[in-house]
Amino acid sequence: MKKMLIVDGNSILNRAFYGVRPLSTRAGLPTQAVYGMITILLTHLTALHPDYAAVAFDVHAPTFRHKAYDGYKSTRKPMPEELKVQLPYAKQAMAALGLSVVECEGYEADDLLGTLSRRFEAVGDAYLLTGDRDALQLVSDHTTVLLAGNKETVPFTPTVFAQRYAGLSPHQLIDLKAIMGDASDHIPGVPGIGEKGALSLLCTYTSLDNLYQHLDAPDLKPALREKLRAGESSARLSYFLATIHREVPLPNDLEAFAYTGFAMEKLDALCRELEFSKLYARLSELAKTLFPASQSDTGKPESAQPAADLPAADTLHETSVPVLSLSAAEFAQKTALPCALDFTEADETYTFTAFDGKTQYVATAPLAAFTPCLCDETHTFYCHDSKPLHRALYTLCGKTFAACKFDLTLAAYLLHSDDPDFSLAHLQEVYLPDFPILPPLLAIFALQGALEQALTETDTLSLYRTAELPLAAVLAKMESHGFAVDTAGLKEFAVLLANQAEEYAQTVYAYAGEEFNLNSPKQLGVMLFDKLHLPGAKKTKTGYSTGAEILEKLRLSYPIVDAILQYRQVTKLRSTYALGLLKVADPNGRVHSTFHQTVTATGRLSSSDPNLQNIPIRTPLGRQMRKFFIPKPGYVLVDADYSQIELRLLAAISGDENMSQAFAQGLDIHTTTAAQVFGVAPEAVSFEMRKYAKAINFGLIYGMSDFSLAQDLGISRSQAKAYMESYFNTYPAVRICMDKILQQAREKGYTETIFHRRRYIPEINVKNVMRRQAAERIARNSPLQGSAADLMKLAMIAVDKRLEQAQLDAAIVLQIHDELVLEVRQEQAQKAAEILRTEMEAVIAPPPYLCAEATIGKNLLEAK
DNA sequence: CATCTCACG
DNA sequence: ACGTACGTGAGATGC
Repeated sequence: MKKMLIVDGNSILNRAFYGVRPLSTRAGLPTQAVYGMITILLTHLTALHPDYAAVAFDVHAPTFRHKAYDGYKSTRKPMPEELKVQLPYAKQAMAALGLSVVECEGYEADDLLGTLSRRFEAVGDAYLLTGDRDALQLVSDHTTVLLAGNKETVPFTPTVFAQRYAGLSPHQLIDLKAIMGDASDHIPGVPGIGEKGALSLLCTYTSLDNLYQHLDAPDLKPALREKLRAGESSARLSYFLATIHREVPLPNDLEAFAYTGFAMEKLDALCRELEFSKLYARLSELAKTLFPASQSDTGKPESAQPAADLPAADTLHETSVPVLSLSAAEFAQKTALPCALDFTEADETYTFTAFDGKTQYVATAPLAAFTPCLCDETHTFYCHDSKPLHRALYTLCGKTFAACKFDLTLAAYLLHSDDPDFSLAHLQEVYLPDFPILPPLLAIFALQGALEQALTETDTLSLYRTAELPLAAVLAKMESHGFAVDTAGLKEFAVLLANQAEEYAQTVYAYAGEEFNLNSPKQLGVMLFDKLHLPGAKKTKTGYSTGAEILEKLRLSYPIVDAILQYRQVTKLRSTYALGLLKVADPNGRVHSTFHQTVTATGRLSSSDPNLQNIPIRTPLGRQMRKFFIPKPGYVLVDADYSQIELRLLAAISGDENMSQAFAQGLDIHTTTAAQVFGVAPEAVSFEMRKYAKAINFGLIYGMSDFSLAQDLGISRSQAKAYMESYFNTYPAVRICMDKILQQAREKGYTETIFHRRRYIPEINVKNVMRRQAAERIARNSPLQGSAADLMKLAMIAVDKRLEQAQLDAAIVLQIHDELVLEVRQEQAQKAAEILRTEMEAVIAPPPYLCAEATIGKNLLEAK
């Protein structure tokens, strides 16, 4: 099947302009957009190997849309000057890369994409590269839209489209936009109908035309019918504007678009002019792999020699890797050697590609056909990101992806936890800078060796093998399992909260004397501090600060402030939790959070969609939320949390005998601390004294200053300083330990956990005092927070394993940093609770003296 | 898309 | 003179 790559030049250039850091020639000509655009094209040219390629640009003249409608894009922002000057170079660059540049007066790039793809569908598959979602209306069996986002490009096939736009066909996007409008494109739509209304109408009536033919339908609400009537002409016009025109008069000679590779002389000239010397080296290297036949020109290209110790590096440059298409069973046999593994999924059908250093194997079949090799521990697969595959397999058949022996994202995370980008392309840039851009599979193969080497050099290979790699499988199980919520209860609670919110809002308006948008901090600030002249106003960049910290001080004196805070509480509970959970619950009433393993700088997990690590607990009303987290029928929840794990680690790491003793003897650490700091017997410690000791213990973990301790306790700064001095005299090794941590951070540039997880602290030696102090707090905190995270990860792996060995009907369903929650068959609750507690405590031999407590309940509130 | 606010450990 | 605790994610507003 022939392939054609068709690029929306303006859209991609625009993405590149805003997505790449500013770059310019010595003479001051901005170049980043051209640079970025070339990079983006390289990625897709290597991945796609198109037979035909074209790039379309807008022509700056009134289009047929302007002629039809005066308001069309009339107020759209003009192109910034720095971008405008790069436009001619972008066209040159595209031509030099071998793409045909297409323009047609009176039409936008979109329309050219639509026309070219419509024509090409008769011949083969068209791939439309653009950053504009509008192009999604062109998706079909033979047209894939490669939608370029800020971070990644998502290929929209009909299947992917169906997943993202449940129930809509690509063509219906036009109908949708015709009804709801699009402010950014100045498409008016039907006034008064938004996204929700438009979707529900399309759900019933399928298209705009059909909708207007059935305007008399009895189930249409009268108000809605009126809006539609009034907005009909606007809707019809919007339909016209939103439709991509697919009959642009373009020359019909397909061979004019044949893709023949780079024009090296042109690239050379362009790269010289724009000072892209490094990029040119990459281009000429890449030309050899991509177009081995047409290597005739320009003497000797500079050769980028890959590092000698990389695995099979020379094979990666071989111009043609043999590709074998196989059945799933043959695939399993051929992949006995260690292989890089990559996969795509569409329509429940998986395409796996493996590369063993010599040959590339491809097989397409339902996932189940691949389980024999994926779940075979004797196989060795290297993956870019293994958790999704772990999860898909576990969801399908309850098995784990035992053949997964390496995960690039996890390795790269251990090497540099503060990097937000673990994409294959980025990993290649960082860890294989001298390589040409490789296709994904080859990149995986090459990166595996480079990353394993780096793990060895940084002494983190063991943490990688014992914690991160096996944890991915445990997290996948948790995600797949999900957590049951009481959807009926949540709905009821949401209504209750809505009623309360309305009451509080009315109270606020009554005190204020007028209505305003209570959700807008800006309007609220003006109301409180300008109109009502409340004291204590504090400015932020954009207005007054109306945070809880400020309002809390006014609460007792001003009833309006109390009502505002109450309003905030109930609306937060309603939208973030009650409605938020209902939105993501599956048909069985379970929510499947994603547990991210490569997000935090310290080594902790994070949770999203929904975030299950911030379920309310601190206030009585918020706590009620926990009642709706329930086990399935016949099961119970078992919950266990570590007591004071970070302080226990501090005691162990510092080796402070006094603090260690307290923990070894099972004493209450805050009371014990208070007794020693204030020089009284433990029985004589007052509530106030314990509170102070607790604040210092906590503050210590955060690297507190005397100022913040004073603020927290509402005492003077000198007073706070005195307490801290007395504290450090009680636990002298703690002070020494903290100084040592800082010293190491200054010398080496990073801190380490007990298992050698690193966190780099680049600002530890900067001149700016504020920033340096912030870096120092990070340095003090990270070993503690990170070591606790290490231990919890090991505990999760151990707990998961023991539950399985004991053949209990039990599963981990949630982790909240120092807490684990299981869902367990009721009769086995005691056994599971015992396993949970003992495995958590035994995860490391003392010291530290770990302590965990387990409880059993019918919901998350009871289980704590 | 940035900002503010607020939920958790 | 200044401005401060560590680590996250989500919803709402408004440029």
